[in-house]
Amino acid sequence: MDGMTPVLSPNGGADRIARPSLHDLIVDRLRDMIIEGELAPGTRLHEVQLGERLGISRTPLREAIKYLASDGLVDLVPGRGASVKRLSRKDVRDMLAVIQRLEELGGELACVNASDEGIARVRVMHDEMLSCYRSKNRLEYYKLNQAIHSAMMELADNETLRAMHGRLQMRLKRIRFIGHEGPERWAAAVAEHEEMMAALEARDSPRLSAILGLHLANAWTRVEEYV
Amino acid sequence: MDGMTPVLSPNGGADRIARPSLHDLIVDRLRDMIIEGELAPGTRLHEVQLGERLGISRTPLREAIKYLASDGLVDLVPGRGASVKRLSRKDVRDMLAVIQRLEELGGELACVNASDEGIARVRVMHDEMLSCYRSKNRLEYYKLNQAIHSAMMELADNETLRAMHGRLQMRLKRIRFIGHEGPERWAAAVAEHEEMMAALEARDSPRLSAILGLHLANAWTRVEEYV
DNA sequence: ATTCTGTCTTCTGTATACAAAATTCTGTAT
DNA sequence: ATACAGAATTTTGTATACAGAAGACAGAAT
Repeated sequence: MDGMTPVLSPNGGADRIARPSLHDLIVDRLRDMIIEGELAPGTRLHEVQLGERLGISRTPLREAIKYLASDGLVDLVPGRGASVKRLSRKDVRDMLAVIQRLEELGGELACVNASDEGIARVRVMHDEMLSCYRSKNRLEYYKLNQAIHSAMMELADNETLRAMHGRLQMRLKRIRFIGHEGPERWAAAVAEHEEMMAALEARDSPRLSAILGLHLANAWTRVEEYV
Repeated sequence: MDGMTPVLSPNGGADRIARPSLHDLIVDRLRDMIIEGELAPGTRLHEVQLGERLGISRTPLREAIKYLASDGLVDLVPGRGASVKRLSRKDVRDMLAVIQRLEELGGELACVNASDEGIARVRVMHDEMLSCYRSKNRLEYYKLNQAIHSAMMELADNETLRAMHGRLQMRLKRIRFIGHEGPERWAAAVAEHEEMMAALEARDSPRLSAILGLHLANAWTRVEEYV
């Protein structure tokens, strides 16, 4: 994951060296705390207490919380502060349904817009992921898996798509990681990735779209029982 | 548009009287100012000056800006404050490509999940819109048009889909309104809406999905020259 | 015993003040 | 005249202080 908060200004300011602002640091930190479950769903975000814990004052913390609220990671109740959003089973299913369509679109666009170098980069990640699979390194496998999906969406060259996909993927991060699928399901997922890679390299748009859709549809059955 | 910031707590708190917080007021106000062009793309958001203009202090204003930044309406450059996001031609095209897929998905889900009452409500709006078309009331037509699309997404009963669609529709609001299409294009759009309505009432999922997709694809040709 | 009410505490909402960074302006040197 | 350097000003970033709700608790009344 590249992190949602851009470190370099998107485009306008050439290649500005952006020393991460405290704001970005806090946003990323809070996001991690939520995603990794350090802040459990439903937890109230006490401004003073949390501020002390992070060693910052309330003002930037509040701003970061507002940012995350717009991201959908926390609920903002007017007089009562913020709390970590709870995800129901249905929420997860709904998110997967949307991300599925986004990836299908991304796959189609990637076949058209990707550069050969871009595809090659994904191939490298894919091969690394395979070696993690063979050595049963779940954590690295998982990270590369996410990175591959993100990279594919990047190849689509559609900023809106990339942003929305990234946001959803982030929110699903915690859920997906829980899904400790058995060996046969894992093997199936890997096979799907093989097919994805082949379709991308062949720039076979319908095939890539289809396999991405299938992959995401299967994702639900993989995590279903753990939600 | 129903406004992205919920005035009533989503569900949990029964019918809570939610006196809109200053935060929400500012967010909505700024959003309107941006959408209606009062704050032109590229405009720097001077905190002091803007705060005086709105009669508020910097703190809640900054929080609101952070919120909108996460929404993608403003760019946040670390040491240099915020500015209204510029939309390039490509940005608009990309956004339309994404919203197209979202509406296709929404259409499919709506055919399955919608209640008969829900469909009836859309029918009412549709008929109202037709009468606006006949009386050439562009503004009302446009508003109802948006409301219909939003309502359809609501019928899909997928919160993530609704939120993402709403966000994109909001960002496209200004662009779309500019598109003063000629009579023949307008007629075509109305015909598409007729078909959409028929497909929805027949709960013909593939047909609704297809016509929604076509409608959005045409939307680009309608606004293309004005971006 | 229970419920209502009033007070007290705690937390959020907002404003202001101070510090640091960035931009602009000005003066000087080439 | 132009370019560079340095100071002054403006603007953002952060902290703190105060005000106003919301929630908790205790006491009184039924």
